[in-house]
Amino acid sequence: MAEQAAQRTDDGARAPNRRRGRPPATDSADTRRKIFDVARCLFAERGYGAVTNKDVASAAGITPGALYHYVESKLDLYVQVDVDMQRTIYFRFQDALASSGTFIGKFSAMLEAAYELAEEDPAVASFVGAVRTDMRRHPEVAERLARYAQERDQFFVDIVDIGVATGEIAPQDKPLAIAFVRTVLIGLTETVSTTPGQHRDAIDAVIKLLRGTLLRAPSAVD
Amino acid sequence: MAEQAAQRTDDGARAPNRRRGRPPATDSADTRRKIFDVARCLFAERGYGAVTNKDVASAAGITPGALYHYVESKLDLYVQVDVDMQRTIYFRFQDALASSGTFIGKFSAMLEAAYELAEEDPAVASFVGAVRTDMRRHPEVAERLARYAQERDQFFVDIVDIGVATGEIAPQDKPLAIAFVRTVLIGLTETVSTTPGQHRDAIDAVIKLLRGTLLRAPSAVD
Amino acid sequence: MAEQAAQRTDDGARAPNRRRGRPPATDSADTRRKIFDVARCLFAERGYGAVTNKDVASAAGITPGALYHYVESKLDLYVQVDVDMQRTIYFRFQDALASSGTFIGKFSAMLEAAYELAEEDPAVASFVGAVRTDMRRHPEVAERLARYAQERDQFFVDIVDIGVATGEIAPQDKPLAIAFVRTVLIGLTETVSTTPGQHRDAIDAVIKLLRGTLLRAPSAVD
Amino acid sequence: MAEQAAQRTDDGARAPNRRRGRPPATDSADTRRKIFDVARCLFAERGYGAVTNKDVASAAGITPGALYHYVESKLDLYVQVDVDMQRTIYFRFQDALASSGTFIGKFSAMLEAAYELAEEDPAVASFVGAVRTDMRRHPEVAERLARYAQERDQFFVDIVDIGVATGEIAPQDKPLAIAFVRTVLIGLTETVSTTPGQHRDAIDAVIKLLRGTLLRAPSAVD
DNA sequence: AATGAATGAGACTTCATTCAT
DNA sequence: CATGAATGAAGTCTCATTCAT
Repeated sequence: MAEQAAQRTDDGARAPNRRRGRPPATDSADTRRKIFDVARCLFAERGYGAVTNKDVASAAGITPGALYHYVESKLDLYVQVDVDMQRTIYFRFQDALASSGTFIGKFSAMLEAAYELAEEDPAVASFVGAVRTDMRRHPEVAERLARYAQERDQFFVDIVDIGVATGEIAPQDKPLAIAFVRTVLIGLTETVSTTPGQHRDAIDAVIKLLRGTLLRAPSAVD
Repeated sequence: MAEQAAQRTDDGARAPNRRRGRPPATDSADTRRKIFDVARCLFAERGYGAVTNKDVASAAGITPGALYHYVESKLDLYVQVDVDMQRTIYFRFQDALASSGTFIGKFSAMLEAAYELAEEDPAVASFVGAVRTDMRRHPEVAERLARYAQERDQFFVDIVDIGVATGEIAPQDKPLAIAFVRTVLIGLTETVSTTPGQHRDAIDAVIKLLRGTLLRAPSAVD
Repeated sequence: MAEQAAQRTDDGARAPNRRRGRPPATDSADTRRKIFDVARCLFAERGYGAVTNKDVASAAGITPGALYHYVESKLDLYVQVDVDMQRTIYFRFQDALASSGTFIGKFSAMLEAAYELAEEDPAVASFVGAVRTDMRRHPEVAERLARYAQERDQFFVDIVDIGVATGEIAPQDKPLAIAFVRTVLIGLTETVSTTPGQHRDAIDAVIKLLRGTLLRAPSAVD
Repeated sequence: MAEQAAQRTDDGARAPNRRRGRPPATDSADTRRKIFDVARCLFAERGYGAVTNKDVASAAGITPGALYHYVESKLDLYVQVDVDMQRTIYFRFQDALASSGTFIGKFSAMLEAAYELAEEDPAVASFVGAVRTDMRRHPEVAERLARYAQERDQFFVDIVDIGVATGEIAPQDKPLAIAFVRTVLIGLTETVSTTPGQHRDAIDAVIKLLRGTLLRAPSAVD
């Protein structure tokens, strides 16, 4: 009714009737980074299906339509985030594995690398966990990410092979060892997501167990 | 079977609308069981968000509207399925834990119980994994299932307490052991969902490791 | 907070917050007929691309979502309307062609049939014109309707074949005659759409011309 | 033409953002012509509604925003293309009509002119057909092009008037003749769009029919 | 107890248009 | 003159839910 001046400068809400067109002083690179950052967090927290374009857009400070300047679709955004992630993890693990020549050494290094990554950016670990689930739940995601899944598993096979070579693992126990490594690493991504406080404990436990210093014989039997 | 007479009594047209209302000779209890069975499987496979009422209804041989005779909402269905599941698992674990007096014994029994459950009905294990994810992704689910999550964790605390009592676990390692048990059990639910073939291997690996028979010292150091 | 009573009962506008669920006393068959009727008219007037689901739905007295109880997609609706139309026209033309044994007779009968159809339901003729255009403009439409287009043309070939058999048309003029028949019938569908008042005139003109009674030699040459 | 030198002067990386602002050595008139050329083709093929600004822009080698330096809106572009077209056709028809003093002569000349135009630039003929449809489908187009439609029809009236003057057409047949001319010319634009191979045949057929050499009496009656 | 018509909210996506640079 | 980031409206379609029958 009144002359509608002063675009609501007094509260936190973004002015809803901004004029159309390009807003002043935007930096494409910033926006892009923002989008991918918030997308990683949101997908990590809620998964592919439960995150809407509107969620991503408003967290990045733009409108849903504007997303399409940066990605071709929501699926595309998800895939790109995953590829980034994959690359980061790959190099970290690569480095970690170089630091030792034994199974225990390499596995421990891998766990430490995972821990450090999770500390630096909790979304990384959560996202990895989310991807596994999203691939099961959304065929379109599975289709696009199929090749990366294999790549991931190769790490586990590789370090177990070392263990067999050093004599730490009996050849016939190879499948068991692979399954163990896989289960622990997957379990840890879930631990990060659900009870981050226990992440360090879980890793320490695994390392101690591998070294035989977590458990002793019971003092009394049943 | 029966005489199935008089489907179309008076004209040639395919009777397009079966008599409305309750079809004769359906058994409410059967339908209810069917609904919960298919719901468990579907939720286990695809999660809360990706399963529609139509999916559940048509898999159960009814229409979406009819679901509302049995549950108040999709969320309610999910919760009820989870409660059933929870109960089943609870009693199994309860039994398993009674069979031994040591941490290793109880933990091994728990893993075996988990394995047997997964063999009998793979949807059980998958569902448990799905619930953890769905609680993170859907606040409304988290709200309703919060109390059960605590209950689950109590098992882990209990068996570790036994380990401390028997001297298998040093008191200061208690948090580590709890985190380990938790991580392994969670990892196993994911293993069932993604690579069921490795489920047995993973369990055997954990048991061997606990007993100290999975790993030996490396023959050469770096 | 307050008890949120009184759903606005006092004004003439369709209550915008009607309670959800099935409205009383609806008849599925009526609604279906309504949808197809209004769809035919709207598609005829504005074509596939310019008609929205909302247009169709609100003209049929329902909401856009409800359309999906009757058709699988907008494209599906369009195709079904076209199939209906095709069938109607086919039988009419079939009958018309039976009434005479000469090219002129059959062609005239065809024109009369087209006229009657257009009189009975102007949307029929317009729709036929619209389809031709929509097939050019929307590949998805073309793909679904490809087979019908051929069927349509067969009529033109058939009556010209008769003309050749009766000696009305010289064999070498066959392609010309086919092109003429095609062009006139297509021109007429456009005439109906743009200047319905001239439809009868255009048909009479063609018939007179075929009979040689429209034109005479000029009284003076240039 | 010009020397086009120095694309990337100082570094090896593919320059990802060309210098913003006006690229050197582009010719506004060239760009303008390009825009109108591609617009004519695209509108002719797919119509007003199905052509996007992006389609036009990228076919013209620019970005959508740049279109707005040449036209005020998509509608404006369409209108301008139509005005160009109108002018071209007008002069051609004007010339054609001057070549003869009889209805048959003028009509034949008009058909030949239409044929030549379509041969020179098939987009012209298609566009004319498209406009008729787009006027029906998009009110905003109809509003802007209304006056031109009348102009077009005047040609038909004019040549029929000649026919009446020369005695070729009986005065009372005037409306029939006008409707016929209109229907044939419209039918031909559609023929060009859908079956260009039959365009020549259709024109020859009409001319032969006007001259009374297409049809003979049937050798046998039914 | 069950059907199936219908709603309304909301999802992803496209697009004409605007404007700082 | 041109780019490209951004908007906001609109479009197609899905889905949990309601309810007359």
